[in-house]
Amino acid sequence: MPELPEVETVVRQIAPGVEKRTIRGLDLYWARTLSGGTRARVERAIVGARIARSYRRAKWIVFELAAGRGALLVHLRMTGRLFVRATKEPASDYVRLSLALSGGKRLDFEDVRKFGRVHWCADPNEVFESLGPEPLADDFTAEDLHMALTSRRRMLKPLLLDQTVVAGLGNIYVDETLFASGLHPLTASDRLGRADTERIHTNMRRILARAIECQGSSFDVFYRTPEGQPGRFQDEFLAYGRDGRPCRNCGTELIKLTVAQRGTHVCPVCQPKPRRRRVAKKKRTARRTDTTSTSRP
DNA sequence: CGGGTATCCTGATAGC
DNA sequence: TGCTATCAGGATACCC
Ligand SMILES: [Zn+2]
Repeated sequence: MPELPEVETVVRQIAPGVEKRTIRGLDLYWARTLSGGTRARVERAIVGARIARSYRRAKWIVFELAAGRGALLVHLRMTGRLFVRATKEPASDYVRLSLALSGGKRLDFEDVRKFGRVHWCADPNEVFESLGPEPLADDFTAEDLHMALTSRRRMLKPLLLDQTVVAGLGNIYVDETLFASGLHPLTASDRLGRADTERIHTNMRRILARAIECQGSSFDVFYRTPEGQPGRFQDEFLAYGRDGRPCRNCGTELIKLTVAQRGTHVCPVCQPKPRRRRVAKKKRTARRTDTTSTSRP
């Protein structure tokens, strides 16, 4: 469900409901949802702690606790959701963890597929160390991106999905960015020129910013804002989920590929396969003597 | 190092 | 209609 724009929306909407409240208790309904310590250890750290502030880093939602009690980091993965409810409201389906809060509220973490995590840590930097830059940060330049992409040879799409390179993109926004940039997802990253990386940088930031304005993208039951509304950016998709439909740019039918085990939507005309080689082929088969060859298409 | 695959889970829906 | 196969906004641990 959640990529940078959805997570940003969740943080903005959830913040007023939790900041300045004190955690009174922890209810855990799926053990593996909680990480970063045993339940007892985490409970000892957070119960009685006040939530000082909340913010987003990459796809993490961060609840910073006051008085050196560490932080709770929430990752929604595929189907996670957060809602603030009144204590007396009945529990909804798929609640995996719930924090009792002061003021008669609670914070529910729901997650159909159970991939999401609520992670406690003494210092969030432990987790953030391995993350790349925020794509919307003022100091994230096209030059930074150029270096990050061209300093190694990787397939372009998996590289953009790699959170250590740029933090926050997922399958939707990578497909949209590549379409807008006219680049094939299998392009070898070290073959990108300045003009290419410049376009990726510009388009990525424009698309993410616009998607935040739209409060993210919804196209099934999973992603809802904490206020319960679907996002609106799906109405502006040019690539994601549009396979079999005409390209908005040239009219050609979009196709769907699989890249890095992810559904990948491309216009075969606007995003031509790189002429040269794509990413390193493994050139096994030292020499074919052809003695055993049978069928050869 | 880079890329492919399996794994964690459940439910919606496409296809027969 | 009913059953089964496929797929899903993520990330990571292995294997070659
Ligand atoms: Zn096109």
